[in-house]
Amino acid sequence: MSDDAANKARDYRDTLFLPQTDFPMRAGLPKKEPQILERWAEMNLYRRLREEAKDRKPFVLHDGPPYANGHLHMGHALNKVLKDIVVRSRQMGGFDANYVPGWDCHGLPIEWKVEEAFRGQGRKKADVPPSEFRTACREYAQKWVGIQSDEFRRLGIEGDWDDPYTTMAYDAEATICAEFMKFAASGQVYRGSKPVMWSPVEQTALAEAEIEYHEHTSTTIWVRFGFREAPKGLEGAEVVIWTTTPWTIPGNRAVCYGPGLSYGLYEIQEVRGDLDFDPWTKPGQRLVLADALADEVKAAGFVERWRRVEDVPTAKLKGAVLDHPLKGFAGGYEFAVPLLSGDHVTDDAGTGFVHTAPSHGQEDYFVWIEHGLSLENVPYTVDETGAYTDEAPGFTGERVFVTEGKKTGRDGGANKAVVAELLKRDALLARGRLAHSYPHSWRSKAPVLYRNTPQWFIRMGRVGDGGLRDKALKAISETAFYPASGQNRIRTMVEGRPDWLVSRQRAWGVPITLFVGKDGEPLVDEAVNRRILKAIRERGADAWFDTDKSVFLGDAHDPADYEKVEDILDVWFDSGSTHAFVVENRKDLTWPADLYLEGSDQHRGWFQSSLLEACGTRGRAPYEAVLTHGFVLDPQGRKMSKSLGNVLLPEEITRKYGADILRIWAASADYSEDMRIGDEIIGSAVDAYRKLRNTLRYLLAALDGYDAGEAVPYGELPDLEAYVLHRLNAVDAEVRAAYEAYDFKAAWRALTEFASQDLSAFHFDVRKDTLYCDAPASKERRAARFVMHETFERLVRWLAPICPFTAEEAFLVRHPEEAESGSVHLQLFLDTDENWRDDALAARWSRIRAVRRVVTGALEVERREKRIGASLEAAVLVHASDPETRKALAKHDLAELFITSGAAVTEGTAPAEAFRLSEVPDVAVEVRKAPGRKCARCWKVLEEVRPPEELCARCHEVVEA
RNA sequence: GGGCCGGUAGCUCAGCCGGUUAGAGCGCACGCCUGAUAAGCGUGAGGUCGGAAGUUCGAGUCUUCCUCGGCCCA
Repeated sequence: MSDDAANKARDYRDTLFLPQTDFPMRAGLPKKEPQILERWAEMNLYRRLREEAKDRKPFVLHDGPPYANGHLHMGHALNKVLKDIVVRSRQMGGFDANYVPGWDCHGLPIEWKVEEAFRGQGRKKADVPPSEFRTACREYAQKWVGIQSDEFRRLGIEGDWDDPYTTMAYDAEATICAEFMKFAASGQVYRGSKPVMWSPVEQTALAEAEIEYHEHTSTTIWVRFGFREAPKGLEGAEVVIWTTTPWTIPGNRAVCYGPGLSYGLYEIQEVRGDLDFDPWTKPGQRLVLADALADEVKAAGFVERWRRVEDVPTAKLKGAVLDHPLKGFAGGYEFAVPLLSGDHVTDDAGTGFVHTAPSHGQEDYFVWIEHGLSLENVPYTVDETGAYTDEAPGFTGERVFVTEGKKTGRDGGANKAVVAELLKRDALLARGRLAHSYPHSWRSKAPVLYRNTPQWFIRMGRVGDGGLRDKALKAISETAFYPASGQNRIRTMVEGRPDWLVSRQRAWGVPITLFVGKDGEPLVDEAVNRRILKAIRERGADAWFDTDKSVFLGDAHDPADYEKVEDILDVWFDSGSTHAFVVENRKDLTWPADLYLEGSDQHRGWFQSSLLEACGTRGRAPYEAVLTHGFVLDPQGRKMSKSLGNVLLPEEITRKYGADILRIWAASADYSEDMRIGDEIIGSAVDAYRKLRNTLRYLLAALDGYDAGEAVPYGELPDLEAYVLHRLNAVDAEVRAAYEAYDFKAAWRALTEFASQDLSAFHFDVRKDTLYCDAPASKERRAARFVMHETFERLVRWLAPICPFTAEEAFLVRHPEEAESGSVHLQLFLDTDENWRDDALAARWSRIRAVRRVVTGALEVERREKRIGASLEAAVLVHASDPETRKALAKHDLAELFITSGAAVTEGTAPAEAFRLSEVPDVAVEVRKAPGRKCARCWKVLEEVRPPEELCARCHEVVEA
């Protein structure tokens, strides 16, 4: 038997102090996380968090309510995870960060679903009593609140899940009414009118989302408008408009021209004679048209020859007034029709002049308002069935569309009647037909129309008048935005937005609890309001609809004098009031909230509705700061959609990988932009998780049996341990600052880079020898363990907001005494001794680590050449020409740091073949085989190792002891 | 069409007030170790910084235009 064989026979493995832990390398998160959740529920972690923090300064992140409809998608998950990271990091940072989740429960999508359900039972909405319908909506919303609640909790979101808020709670509904009453009482509410998309078949207003576009063939007409008083040079000329909706002509109140277009005056010289009918155009007619469209009009009007008389500058059109083409008919069209400038007028199609009926089009309406014209002059020309009212004199009763029977959706008599009358009055230039995309109701599939209806508005005011708009703009300037660009974005929107249209003709929502007097003004009476609110608080919104108005009006008002408003509030007003019924009303929260955190679409949504609501009632924003995040996209940066088949659900990720993985994804990406997610990206999160988990595992294993008595005073620590404490101090500052600034990816980066570079690849690697081989009582080993202990306690806390499950698991393995009722989430971030900071020490160590990189590079060359395998087979000679470097290297056991069996430093000139790295110019390294024999216990190659024991002096001593 | 935002290695991100050969982590390739082992360590290959023009001695960094993508509007 050779000596080598004898060596192998002697195994010193059980004389080593190897790391040991129950913390498994493989997490099994999909199984483990639900168990941890169960434990948190059993110990009532949420309550414990509140009790623990009851004397601390509150930090209120107010939850923007998701809509209680459908399973969670990735956007929900991202949003709630970000919120949870904020809440947990603030709680651990020393605040009482109470989080109350909530849901938005009213509104159209739920109505649709419930309607659908009734239809499934063969019942039309009209046949269902309103209170039964609302009850069904309530039950539907409640069902989804429960489902989403479970789904959110599975993601590890901590909060008051036992007592969340909903916008449909009776108390919430009452507060929402009360908030609206404040607007009414302060004169900020008015009844105006506005064209809305209306389905004459279903006799209801439609939201944008209820509209689909289909091809529809419309009758088109070119109509001539004469001047009431012609501008100079335009005597006898007429302005020509083109429209696809002749029935809107009785509603015409203006004609718009494009301020940037070029117009000309055209005189017809000859009409076509080759036709078997007489064109309506006549020689001698003088028409004003956009030059770009003149040829089209010429063809449409069968004009053979005309001449362009002259330019018509828009300055000449400005302020001009036309006659209505039906002037003189039925005595109803005698009013002036102004020519208005409108940016929406283009020369793509038509004539360059746009017939403007403020009752029947959004743009028409806005142009009218922008020119400061009164809504009193805007007629209600059609009723809810699409039939002309007597505000369309001469046409009363004619319908725009057929609303019943086989021909539903076809043209009613309105177009025909109008065309006939125009023709009779010689106001038509031509007519035609056009197949084009036209809005239809997605329920009845019948065409819809724009119809002027009375609506309630909250007045914004104009910039500078001290109204709601000014208050909101001031509040915006006093709010912090993350990222800062959000401030600009919402400011632009608030500056330009129209008055807030708050009424809806719907069933499922909070009623507009107003009585309107004969003067059209809402009644403001505290006593009446108290009765209304009491009823709603007790019986919900139904109370408003179910109760006779005399009950609310009491003795002071005659019910005959008041109209009860049957509209409901825009759901944005509901959610805009959450700050009132949640943040302000709940005793466990404080107003204003410290933070609102939502997707960037909420600049127009919740951030704004909350802002306007609070500014209108309290004069300031309901939040101190606003944080926005982007949208979740697929790996190619496209939005997720069913049709693209690229939808990835949070549930799939928690099922396959675990919530901590999803949370890592959310924390490590830049939420200020849109975020991509897919297999590869999740794979990165999984890899990062594994690395970090193993670092934690190594710490737990190395700290097996660690006792606080092993601690070594700072002054007696080896330089390496002092350096690690310095790094702890630095990383602690970095991580805390990052959390504070809501920069989670910076926190994550600091944390993972520290774990992987400073710990795993450096401190652990260097200290393995000490840990495994030194006597347990040795100061170096105790120092290493002490520092690892300090490291673990910090690392696990820094990690807790991002990976609450894994942090908890590791914490409990380390602290079995907490197994009963403890939690890492009840801990605070640990204060880190400022004395640990030592910049001079850190500077020395960055030199040392640079030298170490040269050494590992040199060892790699030897490995390539097959001269060594393990680094312990080598001894290195470091040539350092810079005295500072030599100074940094002095006093250190360099072999230990390089994990070689020998190391020496010299200032002598290095031979040419010595290894160098360009980025470390003053250092060169020579590698030799370490002389001596391999210690059978610590595997160092040393000359002191001798048979038969085959141990080095240190190991001999430890084994003997 | 308008407002706002963004496009840096395969992926996720750094890159301060413009200043030497653009960095990190992960992944990948190769190697070592086998006493963190479905782990650990090391080495290496990857980028004309979306494109073009301009300002400047000098631009990933400033300006303009274009392009692609996102959100919100029209």
